Amino acid sequence: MSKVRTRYAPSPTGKMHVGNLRSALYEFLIAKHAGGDFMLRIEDTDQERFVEGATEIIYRTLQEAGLAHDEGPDKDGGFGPYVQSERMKSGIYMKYAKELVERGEAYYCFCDKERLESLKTEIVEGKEIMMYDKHCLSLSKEEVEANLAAGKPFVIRQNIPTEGITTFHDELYGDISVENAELDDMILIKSDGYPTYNFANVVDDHTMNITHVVRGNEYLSSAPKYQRLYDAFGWESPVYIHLPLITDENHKKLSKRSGHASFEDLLEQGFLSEAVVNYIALLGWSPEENREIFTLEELIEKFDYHRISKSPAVFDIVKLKWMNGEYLKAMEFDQFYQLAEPYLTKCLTKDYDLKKIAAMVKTRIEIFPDIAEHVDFFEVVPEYDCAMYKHKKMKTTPESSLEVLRELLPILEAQEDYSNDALYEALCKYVADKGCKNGYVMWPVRTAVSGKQMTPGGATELMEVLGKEESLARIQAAITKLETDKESSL
RNA sequence: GGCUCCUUGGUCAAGCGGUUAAGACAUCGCCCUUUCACGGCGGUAACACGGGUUCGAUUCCCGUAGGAGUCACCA
Repeated sequence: MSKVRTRYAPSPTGKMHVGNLRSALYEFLIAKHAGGDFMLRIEDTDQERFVEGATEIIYRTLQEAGLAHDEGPDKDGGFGPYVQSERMKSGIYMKYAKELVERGEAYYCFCDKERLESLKTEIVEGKEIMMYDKHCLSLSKEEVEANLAAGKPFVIRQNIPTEGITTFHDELYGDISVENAELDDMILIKSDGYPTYNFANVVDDHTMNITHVVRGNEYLSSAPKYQRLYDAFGWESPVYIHLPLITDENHKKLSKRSGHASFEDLLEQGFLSEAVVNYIALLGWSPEENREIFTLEELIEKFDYHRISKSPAVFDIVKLKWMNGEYLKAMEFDQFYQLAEPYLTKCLTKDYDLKKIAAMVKTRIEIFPDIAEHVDFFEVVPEYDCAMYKHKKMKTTPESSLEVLRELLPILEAQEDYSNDALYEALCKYVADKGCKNGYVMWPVRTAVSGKQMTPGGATELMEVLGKEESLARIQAAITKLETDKESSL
């Protein structure tokens, strides 16, 4: 059996959204699982849609996702060139198109825009439906020659019979048959001389020895035409694997145009590439074992494409966030700190021990930007309502809190050691002397130093970070606040 | 609209003729706790519908309905 070769063949027209990336991922996994090669080929046959810098995005995205290609424009594997516009210089597409013309499987078409326009009969959902009427198929060889000699613009169309049925086999969907009458004579070579994506694809996949054509489900309906091309050339068709679509929450296909998040957008939003890759691997595929967290290496090992599902999957950012959080929790602290630091310094200007804060926050966030809302109070105590001192379970009230804080102030002033352990011990001693529950004093202290309903740590942990001076100032301020609040309510 | 594909909880999904129909996210409750979170335990929640085939259908077949994709000198 020949070596498995897959390819990712994007067109450089913008960012890569998760649907694009998942195609690349599965192509990569299918190849690697079988010990084969994964190739990158740039499909830039549409000069009009070409976007400056888009090729770089593709390289960058693949690299960030860890999908190293074995062959590509930057890595010759003997099947180059790997960019279609360069490939075209050899005249390869025209050569093959002419071959089809000679076999009667394709023909020159000189119809102009106006004539084509007149063929558009039906309008469905704002889209004009048109099927070419094979007008130019009837042109004699002499007429074609004459037109060509006269420099008349032309395209080359695939000649599909008006009768019969075309069947192709997909590994996931099985045999799919379509009436030939349903198939349009699609254009192979455009009037600018460039091949269409469809044609270039078939020619390239064959000449580059691609064994498994893995692509999105949106190509399912044009697959019969591809099949006819392979058959027309007498080429053995590749193994087709059409991937189920990834959709948004409205069950609509993800697309660049609708502004759906690209992979790089997700990274900017604070997601880890590993988490994103892990998550999208599971959108449309499931492993044999009941497990969800996989490294890329593990995915390669486990990925059996027969377990790819057929129905579309909704991209659920909530679950992605959860998974990202799992990666954060499992991450080595040093690495976590390195990544978290920019987010910490962005919202903290005071001279706190950022490592301690990072440690506190590590298990509480799902994505890095979550950090901001967890640590903002270190910078400045927010405005808060004294009602926050009331806690049913802790049995605290604003009044009891005031009392506790007043009694505690001298103790905390006398306290030299402001480490978490020492402070905790000191507070517990006070609790023991008073004969109350821990929470009865911890709650008001925590509230006083943070001014927040929830914080990434307990009272003493926060004080350790804040330091003696700041802690005392905050408690003093809280006492004043409670006092004035009490008076105003009288 | 034609054609093609799809259809298990809100979402991702296991299941491949006989199961109390897994698991995860989300959600809800309880426990733990120096608040929240983490963690632990538990709950709510699904085989679109109608016919067959079969001793027996979530599973196989056919319809119906719903959804999606596609119908370019775009990829």
